[in-house]
Amino acid sequence: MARPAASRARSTPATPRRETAAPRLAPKEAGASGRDDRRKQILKAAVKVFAEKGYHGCRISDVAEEAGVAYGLVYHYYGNKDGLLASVFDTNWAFFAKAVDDIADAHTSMRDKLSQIVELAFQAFEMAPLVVKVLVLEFGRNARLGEALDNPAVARVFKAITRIFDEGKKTGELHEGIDPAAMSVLFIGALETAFVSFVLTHNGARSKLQAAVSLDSMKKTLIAMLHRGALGGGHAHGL
Amino acid sequence: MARPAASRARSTPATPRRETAAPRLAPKEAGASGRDDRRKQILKAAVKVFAEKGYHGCRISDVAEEAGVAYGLVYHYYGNKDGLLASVFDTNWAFFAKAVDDIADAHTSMRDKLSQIVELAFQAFEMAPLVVKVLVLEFGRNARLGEALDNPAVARVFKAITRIFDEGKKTGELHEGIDPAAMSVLFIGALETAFVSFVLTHNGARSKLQAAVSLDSMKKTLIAMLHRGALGGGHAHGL
Amino acid sequence: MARPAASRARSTPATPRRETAAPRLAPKEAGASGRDDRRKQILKAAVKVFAEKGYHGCRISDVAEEAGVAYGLVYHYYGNKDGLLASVFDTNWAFFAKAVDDIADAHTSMRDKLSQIVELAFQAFEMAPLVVKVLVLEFGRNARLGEALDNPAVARVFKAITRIFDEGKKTGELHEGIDPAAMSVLFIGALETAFVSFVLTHNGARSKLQAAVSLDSMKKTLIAMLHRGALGGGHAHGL
Amino acid sequence: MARPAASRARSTPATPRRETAAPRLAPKEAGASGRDDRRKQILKAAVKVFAEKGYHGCRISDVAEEAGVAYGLVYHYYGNKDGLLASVFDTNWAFFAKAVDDIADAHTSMRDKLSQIVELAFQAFEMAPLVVKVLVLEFGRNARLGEALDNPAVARVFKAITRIFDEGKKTGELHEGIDPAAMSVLFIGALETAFVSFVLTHNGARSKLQAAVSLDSMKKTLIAMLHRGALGGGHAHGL
DNA sequence: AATGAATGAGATTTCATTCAT
DNA sequence: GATGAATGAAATCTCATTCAT
Repeated sequence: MARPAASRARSTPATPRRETAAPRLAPKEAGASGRDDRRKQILKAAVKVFAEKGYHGCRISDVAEEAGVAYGLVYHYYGNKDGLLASVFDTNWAFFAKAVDDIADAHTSMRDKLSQIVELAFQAFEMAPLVVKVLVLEFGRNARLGEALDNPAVARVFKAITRIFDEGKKTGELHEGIDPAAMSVLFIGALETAFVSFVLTHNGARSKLQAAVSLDSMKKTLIAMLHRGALGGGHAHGL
Repeated sequence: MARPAASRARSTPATPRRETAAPRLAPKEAGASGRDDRRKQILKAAVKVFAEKGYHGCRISDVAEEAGVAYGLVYHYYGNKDGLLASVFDTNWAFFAKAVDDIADAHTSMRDKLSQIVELAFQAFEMAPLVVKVLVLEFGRNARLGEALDNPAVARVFKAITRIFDEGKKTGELHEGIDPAAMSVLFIGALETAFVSFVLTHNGARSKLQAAVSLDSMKKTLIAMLHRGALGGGHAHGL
Repeated sequence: MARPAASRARSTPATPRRETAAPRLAPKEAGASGRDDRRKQILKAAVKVFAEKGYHGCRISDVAEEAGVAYGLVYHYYGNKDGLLASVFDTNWAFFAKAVDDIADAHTSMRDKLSQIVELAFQAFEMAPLVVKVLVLEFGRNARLGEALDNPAVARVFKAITRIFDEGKKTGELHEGIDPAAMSVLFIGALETAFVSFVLTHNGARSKLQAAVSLDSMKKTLIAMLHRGALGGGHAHGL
Repeated sequence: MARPAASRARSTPATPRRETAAPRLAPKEAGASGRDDRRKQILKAAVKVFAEKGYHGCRISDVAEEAGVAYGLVYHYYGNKDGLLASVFDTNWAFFAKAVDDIADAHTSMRDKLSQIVELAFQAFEMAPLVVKVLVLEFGRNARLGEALDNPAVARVFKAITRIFDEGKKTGELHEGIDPAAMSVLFIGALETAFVSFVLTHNGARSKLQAAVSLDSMKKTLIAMLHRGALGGGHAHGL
């Protein structure tokens, strides 16, 4: 009772795009079940919407609409809005974490590793700018959602980078006076800032602030600074 | 319709506590100062509340309560919630902007200027961590709040720093391969990240992530990196 | 931001009826402030709506509409739906509790006291059937809202009645074999059931079940049963 | 058309636990019995869940989970949530109705009949307290669910009891001044209240209200009161 | 200037119900 | 018969904002 049983007969079909054609028995390459498709569809839509409007600036129904599903389904799969963001983080950081871990564990110099990570980050940004935008913009910036830091994948990235600097310290590759832990933070922060500034300055309304810096320029500057510092010239002594 | 409007006679004043009552208005010309007191009181409360709960995580009434005033007064002075945040930005960035401008205009080396700015930032953080937290945490991180960047005081800081690097470029103080604009972004980003990481790692629940790095260590590492880069040792060639 | 600041300018004039004329300083008979009026208005509406549709079957907005206020005001005053029900209980049980307490503390016989309570209950029902309906129908019947029993006013009624039976036990007014605590429960239950059955059988759709019993008949039967039991006649022995 | 239809491969059966498996279907013709098992399983689960959380406080899926079936099956068998509650009522009241009917039709005294019914009720409660709890707690307490009263089995019980009192009136077994119809209501109400109070006071958080009364004490008091009334002693005259 | 009652847009979330498989 | 993905009506509650006093 209470809920009008039959009053909700057929309610506007709503499902235009249909990415998974043959329902169930076709000899298709299995793997991605319909269920997973929907989940991914929603996750992908969440990335897009979060990137465009921000986590706080969008509604669950925006995500659902973008994904072409009913909003109820988002709850079905992700429990609530926070759960959705958490999943976006999980999924995408996991990818990055794996790659960074691999780099950190290779038998190359610290210099190489850092260059590779910078390269990786910029590549990722070029391939999936929206993902990076969300990862970076919504990350840890919210007093409430600070729990993002508890995310295992995120922690894994931090640990891998710290490992690299720690090792550099031992092998003498790291300059004197550079604290590995502090350097990890600054390194990640520099990367993050590069993306944030790029995202923000290429936002349309944003470009007034300053000549938007190209990504490439940013990358080169970052690497150069890591290697030789920013200050050069004849009087680059003392402090 | 359904317009209530029952009488609203006298509604029991409700604001008993008034923490900043007599304290300092005594020997001052009251009147204008009383007004400013309230304004400042609210602004100060806003900083505290924004820092603790985040802009999105708090209510206007939280700020009002913290300030010991009725929430209607916040609207009286600041128009709306956005206006309040804007004022927090204005007021506090203005202070920083002035200082940075002065540094940038002085007749010293780029190296000196940067060191002074780093010093200034860390001092500011030590003196008013909450203010810096808000300035940094709520800044530009919200796709919607991006307008913060339009803030003149903020722009002034960016411009001053860019000016320093531009000048460094001319005098040859800036290393080859370092783009002044990119470097401005990275510099500010590094500073920002230093504070963010500090705030986040000293948050109680946060310290598990990694050994929290001390502010001093962060400052030293940042300066060292600016001067000589992070990578040193025997094999610090090529790239 | 997020909330369209100016988009909600003037929304339908607002103050038509104005029951309390002189704002605040008039030498009127004070007492019911405008604020209290609204509170009471809402409470009264809640009783009506709860009685008609049941707590679960109505929406906060139904209550608000009945009261002629915006639903936000209900939250302003009562926090949430549960809080509203709790207040309905508080307020109304309090009235009954006072009366029952007075009866229990008087220096009359148990018989008199019980008769008075029965009388009181039936009078209350006749005067404010809706209130009694809510008090009785929503009371303790909900596994979730069981907390109603924690209500001090409710507890007070139970205690007063138990006190009466306990005293009757001592003075010998209570039959042998009658446990005072059990009797309290049965007494209250009988009263409650009388009202419930009345409410339910006079519900329109309900009257088919049985010839609806009149309230008066119910009252007389209840008192008679308390006095002499239900079973009489010549063979009323043994068990 | 436009039905989402993503593939939903095989979705992990989900029904591991099956408490009523082999027990009694062995020497019976399986097939139909398997069907009935499921039905009963669901009904039993419904009783448990309704008793624990209340009809309004539970979800169909809670019942399904408790029964170890998919929630779709509940709809298959019972149509909807209301249908499920109706079935719970039907099934269980039917049992009671039969027994009460038999008692009412026997050739004994009213006194005997009532005693037997009280006995029956308390026995039922002891054997299946959850069932009684649901029957009593969800019964007629909800303005919307009032339809429960239309239930034939429920009506049958009421009629049987009324028949007993009507007959008692004729044979003179019923005291003067006791209206049969009113007495039926009070009798059923007293029984009901006895159980409700027991359930409520033995609820854990509830026991603070008053010393929880034992079932046995309640039963004895009820019978005693039916026989002799509650008021006795020397001054039990007049009214 | 100051207060807080009053408003209501809007967002989140729940969950009964349908139905393809 | 069984399953559970998918849907969306509907309800609760939040809180920025207005405005009479």
